[in-house]
Amino acid sequence: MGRGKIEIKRIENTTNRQVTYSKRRSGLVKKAKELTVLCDAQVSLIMFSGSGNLSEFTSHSTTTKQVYNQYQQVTGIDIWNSHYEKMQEKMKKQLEINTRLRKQIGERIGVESLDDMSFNELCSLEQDLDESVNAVRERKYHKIATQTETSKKKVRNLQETNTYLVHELGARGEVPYYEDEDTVTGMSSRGAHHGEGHGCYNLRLG
Amino acid sequence: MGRGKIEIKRIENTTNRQVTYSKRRSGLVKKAKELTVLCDAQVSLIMFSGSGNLSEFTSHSTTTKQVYNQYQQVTGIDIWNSHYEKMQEKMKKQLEINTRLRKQIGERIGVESLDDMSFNELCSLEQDLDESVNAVRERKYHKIATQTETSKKKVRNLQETNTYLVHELGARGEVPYYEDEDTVTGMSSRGAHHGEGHGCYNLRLG
DNA sequence: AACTATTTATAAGA
DNA sequence: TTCTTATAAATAGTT
Repeated sequence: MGRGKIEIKRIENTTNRQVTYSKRRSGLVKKAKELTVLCDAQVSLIMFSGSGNLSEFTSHSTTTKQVYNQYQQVTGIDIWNSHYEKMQEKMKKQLEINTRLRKQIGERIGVESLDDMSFNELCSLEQDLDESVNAVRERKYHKIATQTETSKKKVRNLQETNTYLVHELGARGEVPYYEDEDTVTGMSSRGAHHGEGHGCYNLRLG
Repeated sequence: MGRGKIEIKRIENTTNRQVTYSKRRSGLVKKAKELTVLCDAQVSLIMFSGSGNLSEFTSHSTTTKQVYNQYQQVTGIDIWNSHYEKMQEKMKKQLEINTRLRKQIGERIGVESLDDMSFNELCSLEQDLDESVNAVRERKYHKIATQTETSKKKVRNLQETNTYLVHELGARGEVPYYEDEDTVTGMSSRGAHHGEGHGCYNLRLG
């Protein structure tokens, strides 16, 4: 559309190219504007000349941002990604701090983290942890204590057996002598639980 | 450019509007493409019809994202801001969690503070506490297990003593009979640990 | 989706 | 750059 028909390929003459860019750019913007008005459309038009000059057109009552938000929604393309990544780095740091704080709570407070806390804070935290740990610890302790009790009973039973055997020996004129070193667990209550019905060891001598 | 001149204002007839949109849209894309080829320019053209249909054109060898990165550089307008804000909200939440964690360290963990926490936070806290309990529990368990082991050793020693005594009795022509019901803890490994060097009971006969 | 009369865009020149 | 203008291209209304 001009004095002569032109081939659609890069205009080599720089001046000519710039002139054409200028003319066609305004023509494009004009048509874009007409489209938005005539057809009630949203348009975002961004143009960079070969030398990097920016021109833009955005339909009335919309911003480039809005158009691109919509663009992203429709396409699913995440054009924000590069920026997002920067934010994510910051976020990562926050999460690291978060993790460290959790560790301060979750693990024993090591010497390295003690630097940040006052003596009172430490005492308070120690108490807090102790209290919260308590319920679980109680249960576990109880369970193990029960197992220990079972062991104690066996010890008692065996001791009774021993006593019996020793007695048998003594009845035959022998006098065996024990030196019982067991004073730690207070298990030396020989014979205290006679008849509790717990198992004795089978001893069969051929 | 047509059979008649038209006024540039919204076309009220829907069908007509859609037809015109379709025609002009392709015209616009064509011209945009010509611009990029003729003038070596970068163009991003995004169009939404009144019914929300997306059409786009981006100059060859560039992406929409690239154009918008460049756009932002030139304009200084932060079109990423909305996304940034969302990230900042997340960040804010992280900071709040951090603050709360710090409080948990500084103050005691009371029931009242649990009210303010979300389910996830509670789960997280529960896990934290569990982990913190773990170290203590491990130690406690180990301690008690050691005690249990001591008991077991005593059992073994007593069994050895028994065996010895029974042997003594047997040497004197007696055959005592025991019924051992103990099959629960598998401690009836008589003599299996002979000579382990752990404390034995002194047995002095006559 | 095609046609075409007409308007509009623009290439080349000033 | 801007104006001019001959001409190419786009398209409104029609079929």
